[in-house]
Amino acid sequence: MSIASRKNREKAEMRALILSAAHDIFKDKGYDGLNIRSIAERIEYSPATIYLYYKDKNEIFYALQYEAAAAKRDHLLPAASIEDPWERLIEFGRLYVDFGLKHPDWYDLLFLTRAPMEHLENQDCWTLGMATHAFFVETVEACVAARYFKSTDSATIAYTLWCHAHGMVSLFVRERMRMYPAEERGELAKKSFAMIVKMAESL
Amino acid sequence: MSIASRKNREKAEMRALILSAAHDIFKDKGYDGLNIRSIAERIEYSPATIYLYYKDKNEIFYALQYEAAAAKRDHLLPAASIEDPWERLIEFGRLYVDFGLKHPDWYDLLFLTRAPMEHLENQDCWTLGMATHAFFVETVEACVAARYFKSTDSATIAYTLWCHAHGMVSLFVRERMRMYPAEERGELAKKSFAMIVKMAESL
DNA sequence: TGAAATTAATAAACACTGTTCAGTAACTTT
DNA sequence: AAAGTTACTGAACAGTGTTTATTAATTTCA
Repeated sequence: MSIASRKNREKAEMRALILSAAHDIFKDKGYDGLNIRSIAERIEYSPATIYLYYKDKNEIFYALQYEAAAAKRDHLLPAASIEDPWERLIEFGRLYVDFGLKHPDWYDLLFLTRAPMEHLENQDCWTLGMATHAFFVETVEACVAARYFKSTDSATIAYTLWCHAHGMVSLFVRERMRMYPAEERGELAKKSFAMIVKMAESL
Repeated sequence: MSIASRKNREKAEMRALILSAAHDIFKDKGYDGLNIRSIAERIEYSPATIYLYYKDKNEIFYALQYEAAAAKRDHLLPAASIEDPWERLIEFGRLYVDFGLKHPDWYDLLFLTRAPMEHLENQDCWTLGMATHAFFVETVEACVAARYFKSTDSATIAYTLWCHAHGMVSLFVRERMRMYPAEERGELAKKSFAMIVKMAESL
């Protein structure tokens, strides 16, 4: 079965090659610049060849989403080693917003892209995102257990904090903050983050 | 100048006819189902005719955004007549979220669509949105003036509350709440809204 | 009023998309 | 070496937004 295994390997390599090209184009030209022909051109194959390795454009899109989810997890990872749940929660939030502002394209892909999400539950990307979210919820639960809040509704606390962070990032990513001068936006985000932390303290 | 004025009127009528068709298709088939040919077919003109009345698809898109902004303003209007600024602020927030959940397409168009925003500042839509936002900020300022908060940073307070509301709606609109069962989402939103209100009280 | 000028509308095309399919070239099997 | 299998591609299809040359209608004005 040597030939068969080589073929399997080559198939995986080709899939990786296509995905790598898609990744580069996405980083370079953004979502709009990413299309089948541009991928094909970059890897020097015909457009039709792409379809021998990915069912359609969505499959490539899902694979990219997985990369984004992994990048986000890696970005948040440093928070995981913080012992105190409250400090961990704050750092988690700070890194979450930081990720969104530093990598708007990745964030967009994960949370803002209108995409066929029907079968995304089965996707690795979703599993990874769920795990990261679970870690966040667990941190909130740890804070509740350690009596950092008066409220014990950890689910609602987690959701509320997430909404605020997501709101900040998505207003930024989709450029709906024109009413604030560009140079003030970063400062405003910092102030608002500090404010939600303070609000949470007295929760 | 009778003929000229008639022609002007006809031109305006045609623009309105095109926009009305675009509106209907958007409500019916959503953003993805809206294209030049579908508009042309509905009004029984050739696609090329559209371009005699609108420069390009974006102009139609901007006009639709204006409709969405007007619909949002109308939805929020009842809050304006509430005297007490704190009660007004709460009702404003409640109606904002309510609008987003009831009209996800309109909300999407206003805040989530990736669109050429370059010249949107000059657009009526932006002016309208700014006015609504200004009303919101003024309400927060009135709360500050009436000492409803300890904090006096009304800009950051307004931004923080907006982020939370926008976060809730956009996670819902773009279907990123799959980790919560569909039947619990409405309840969670209500709880989170109540929580942010409570948090704001001790701000 | 009737010829000339202007305007309105369109068919047909162009340049892009994603995607499919028949045909060919290479490789594998026997 | 012949037959069978696989990998790949050119060309096409269908669907986008948009432009242009041409035709038909309307308006102007001599």
